[in-house]
Amino acid sequence: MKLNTKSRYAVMALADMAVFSNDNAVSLRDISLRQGISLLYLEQIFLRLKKNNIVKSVRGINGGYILVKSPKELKISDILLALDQKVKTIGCKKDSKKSCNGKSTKCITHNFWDELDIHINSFFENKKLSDLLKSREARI
Amino acid sequence: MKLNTKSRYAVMALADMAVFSNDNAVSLRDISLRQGISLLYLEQIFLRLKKNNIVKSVRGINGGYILVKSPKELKISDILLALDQKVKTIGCKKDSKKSCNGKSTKCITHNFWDELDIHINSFFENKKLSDLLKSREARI
DNA sequence: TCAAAACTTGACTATTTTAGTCGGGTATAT
DNA sequence: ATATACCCGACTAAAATAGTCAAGTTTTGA
Repeated sequence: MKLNTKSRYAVMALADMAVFSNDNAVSLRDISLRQGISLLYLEQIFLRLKKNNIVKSVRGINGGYILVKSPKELKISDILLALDQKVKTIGCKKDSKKSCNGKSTKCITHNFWDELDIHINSFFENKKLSDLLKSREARI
Repeated sequence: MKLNTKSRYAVMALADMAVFSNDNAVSLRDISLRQGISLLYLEQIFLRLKKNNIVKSVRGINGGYILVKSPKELKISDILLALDQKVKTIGCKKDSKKSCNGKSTKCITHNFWDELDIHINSFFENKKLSDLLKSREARI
């Protein structure tokens, strides 16, 4: 059970932007160098972040990306959502004959998986990008 | 981010045993039929559960498996551990030059992933197999 | 004006993981 | 004996992951 690199890199890259942007656009090239993430891969990730209105782009020389919301307002769950990374543990098929109706013996564990999903997703819901930076400063 | 079927099936199968065993060994065949999990796959899963002392086996006709601990004492984290399913979100390489020393700009998000791991693992640490059955009874 | 920097986008691919299956065992109750 | 059930290593098809590649378009500074 692990997060994929797309999601991890997205969070890392956005945290990087929050730290290093001074109201300027941040180029993917810079993020790539600082965070050690492939530029081509970052492009793919930022395409989705842009489509989901997490960042906006500035083209041309001195261009780059800008956070749409402030780090204080940007929930981690928004980032994961942009990369299709909702947590989903369960496999009960809705269409099967023996489907999950709350009584079937098949679903002894159903509620448990639901609780797990909620437990994890609430973590991401309650964390803002700015929360990550705080713990960074505390460490330096 | 999702749990694999091995872990899910293991929890389902053990919950099934807790419900349907009456101090008898429960055969994989029965679990397979009740839970709709491939018998061959269950064998593979129970091999590991046995090696990790979660269940013990009874061979021969009328044989099957028996829970080593009572459902009240069996933590979900024990089950996942038996199937190598510790949650691990992070990718900071220990051996890299730019490694994570708590200062590097590379690791802005390091603490965050640690927190996430703890958040999820504590959920599994605090849940017992018997907790799953309770919510089942409440539902019926 | 024109070249370089930077974003845009779809398609492609190698590797790894997942989710099983297969085959050939061994033990034991009846 | 023989059917039932556990035992165990090896194998594999399919999906997901983690990228790369190619071929652009846009903007701006010199």
